[in-house]
Amino acid sequence: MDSRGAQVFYIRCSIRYSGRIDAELELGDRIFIVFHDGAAIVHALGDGVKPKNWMPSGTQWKDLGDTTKNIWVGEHQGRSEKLEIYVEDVWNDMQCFGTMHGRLIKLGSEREMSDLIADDLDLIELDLQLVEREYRTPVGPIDILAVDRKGNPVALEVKRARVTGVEVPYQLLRYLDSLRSDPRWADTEPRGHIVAPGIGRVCRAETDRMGLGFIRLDYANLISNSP
Amino acid sequence: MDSRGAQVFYIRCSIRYSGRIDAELELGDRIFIVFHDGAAIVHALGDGVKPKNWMPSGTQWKDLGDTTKNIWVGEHQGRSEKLEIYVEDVWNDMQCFGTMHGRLIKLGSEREMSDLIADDLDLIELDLQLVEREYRTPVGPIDILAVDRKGNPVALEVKRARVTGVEVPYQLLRYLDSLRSDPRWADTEPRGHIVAPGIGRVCRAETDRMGLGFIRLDYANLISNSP
DNA sequence: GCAACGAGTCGCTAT
DNA sequence: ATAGCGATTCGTTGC
Repeated sequence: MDSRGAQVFYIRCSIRYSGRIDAELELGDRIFIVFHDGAAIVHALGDGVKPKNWMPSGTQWKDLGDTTKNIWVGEHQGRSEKLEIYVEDVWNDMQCFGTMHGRLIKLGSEREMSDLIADDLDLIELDLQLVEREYRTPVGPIDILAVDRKGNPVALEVKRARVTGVEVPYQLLRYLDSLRSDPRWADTEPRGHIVAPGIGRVCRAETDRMGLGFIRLDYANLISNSP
Repeated sequence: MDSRGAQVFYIRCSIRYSGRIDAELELGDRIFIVFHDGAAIVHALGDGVKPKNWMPSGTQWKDLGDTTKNIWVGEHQGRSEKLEIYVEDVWNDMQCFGTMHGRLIKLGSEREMSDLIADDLDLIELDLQLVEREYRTPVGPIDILAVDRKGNPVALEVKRARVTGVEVPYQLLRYLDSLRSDPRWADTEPRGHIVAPGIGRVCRAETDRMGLGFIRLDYANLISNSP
């Protein structure tokens, strides 16, 4: 049986991290979780969802939970990262052993939205024909590449959420430039659309200025229009 | 006194999230933490550092920890997000109340690296003079803008980690294009450098092709050279 | 191994 | 509110 575990400590501690940066977490009350694969997280009590400190899978722990020692140390040699936990008090702890590990299923990812669009390109323009998903260019993959009736390539950049960053139209423009210098598309006029449920003002302005299109599409609507 | 709290549960549950996407976490053994501000995280036992599900600060919880109810629900109205926890077993739980909340201090952020470079531009080129930090262009801020002896602007894009993405040289190129059409820099020849501890092969090729520079600088070395 | 990119990204700063 | 961007980003997929 696939048995996994974790240890949860509620402690007063200060912490030093060294590795990709150096960090010091001053003395305070924290929840500290170490998983059986060596991964660990440190949470303060109510300051959002992000941990204050953490260590990746593969970390090796020494003196963990040993109340006679006042420094617990985790080291990850491959990455040369180190977390030193200076323990002042162990308020509480909890051992977790588990045998059931159901999977996480997500609906509404960008990939899925892209699937639905590729299956029904009429949503974008009439008479488009699919060429390839994740069409490779030297500067990255085009989500959906199609051709219109005249044989001109049409690149679609699909986003699951409202787009605001200007890097999105720039990214699409790079793909089009790449197609323009691709012998396979010699003597054609590549076009491109951003496909997303919404777009920010600045991003829209850039999109227009570059001659790109924006098509408003929402995952929920795609689903309800789906056969 | 600033008292904060959290509740930690070790439970067998399945979970449904709806909001920005729809997700289902199948039945399994999980660590579930709710903080006093409503934020919550759900962790499986050892599958890396990222939570399987979470809710942001401001979430309102109903029937939390009530073992007579088998559905605990958190809702965030502002964001219309909802997390439903179908509880099969409560293996363990832990109440955490804390009064000490030391701060997190980080050394080695990009901003700090940028500070050190701005203080000693000789690290980049001789005879550079600082013009401005975070110099505003219509397409985003330039980390460090300087001028060389001839009065030509030199833009620096600082990264604290090795750069691999091609968007970095493209971003810098956009900044330079912006300077070229900026009346303040009329009749000058803007140049630019990426400053980072390392660079990927593809990224380097693009950087060279665009006529940009790359300068290898490491936070640790900056510190040790610092007075 | 590197590279490119999405993410329910989060969280911060400045307009 | 919006925008821009860093992050000890993490995690996945493809080459």
